[in-house]
Amino acid sequence: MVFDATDKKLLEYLQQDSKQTNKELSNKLNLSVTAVYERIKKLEKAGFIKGYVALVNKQKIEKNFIVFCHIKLVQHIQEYVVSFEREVTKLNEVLECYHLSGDYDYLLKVIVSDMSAFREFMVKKLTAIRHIGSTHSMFVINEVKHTTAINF
Amino acid sequence: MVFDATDKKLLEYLQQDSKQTNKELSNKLNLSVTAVYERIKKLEKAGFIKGYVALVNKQKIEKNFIVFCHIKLVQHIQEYVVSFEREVTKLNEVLECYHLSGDYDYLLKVIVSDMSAFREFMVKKLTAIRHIGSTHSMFVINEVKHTTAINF
DNA sequence: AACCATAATTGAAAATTTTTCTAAATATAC
DNA sequence: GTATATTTAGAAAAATTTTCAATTATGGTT
Repeated sequence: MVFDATDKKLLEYLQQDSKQTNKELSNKLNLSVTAVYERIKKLEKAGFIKGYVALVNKQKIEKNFIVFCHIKLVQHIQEYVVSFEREVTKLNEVLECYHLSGDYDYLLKVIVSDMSAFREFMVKKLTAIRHIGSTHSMFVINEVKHTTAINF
Repeated sequence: MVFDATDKKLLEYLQQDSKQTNKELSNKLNLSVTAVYERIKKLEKAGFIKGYVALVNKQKIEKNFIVFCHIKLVQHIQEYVVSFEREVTKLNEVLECYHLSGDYDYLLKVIVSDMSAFREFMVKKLTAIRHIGSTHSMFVINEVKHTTAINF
């Protein structure tokens, strides 16, 4: 499959606003509506586009308390890794989880309503997962930048 | 503005897939197409929905090298903070930037193609920003979980 | 340079979806 | 219980997506 500069621009536009009509996109890309349509279908089929989502305003739904949690497993063995990753993925307060190099094994991005909700999450859900050795929480004072659009 | 359980469900569905038709949503919510339409417009106007975007597959576009960078400013004074935040926001490798509590001042989520691109970013762009005291990079070995959908 | 095969693009028509509109139903306040 | 506002529904209109056949461009071969 060929992936040219027009596809690149198209992906950039769709990452900014996926509700644009093909007509609007066709103007920006100097193409016909059908050409835009075919390119989008091609990008979807080829797996360049994972999906289309609505982004909600965290403030509006009282989920504006962000915490990054470092987690170290008691022992970094296959069994514990698989088990921990399966369990942590289930927690809907955890939007992101990364296996990291460095002092700690994992970094979690947790979103809750406030500190008391975080305490609940920590005590009842996170530390309920087995094989966790230690945790270290960093509280977000301000979200300076947040985008889902990846530049090429 | 009233925000009921149906609105909540609607936002959940739209966070999973914003390309669903109002007809599909009306079936899931046991409403008419118009009722769904009006609710979506209401949620958009009230600011619950920030926007609609396409999510691209990082692997496909060779931007699959994720690094979290801790940054400490030389001095945490108003002038340095404003200047740093303005400059770091401009960098398109930085998808997210958080002002944190704790040992370090900021946490950056950086996405590049590989280690050599990260070196370029570090030397030419990030450390070119003034007022940075020290940095500490953590490399992502594996993205265990990543979602944009916030649960209620 | 002419030719062929393949892929991309176009414009028009068809199908679907969104949006508007009016009226009925439901809820809310007095 | 009545009045007022809000929500919902169904039908019609407007806009958009999707399909299709024809045209144009592209790359490789002779």
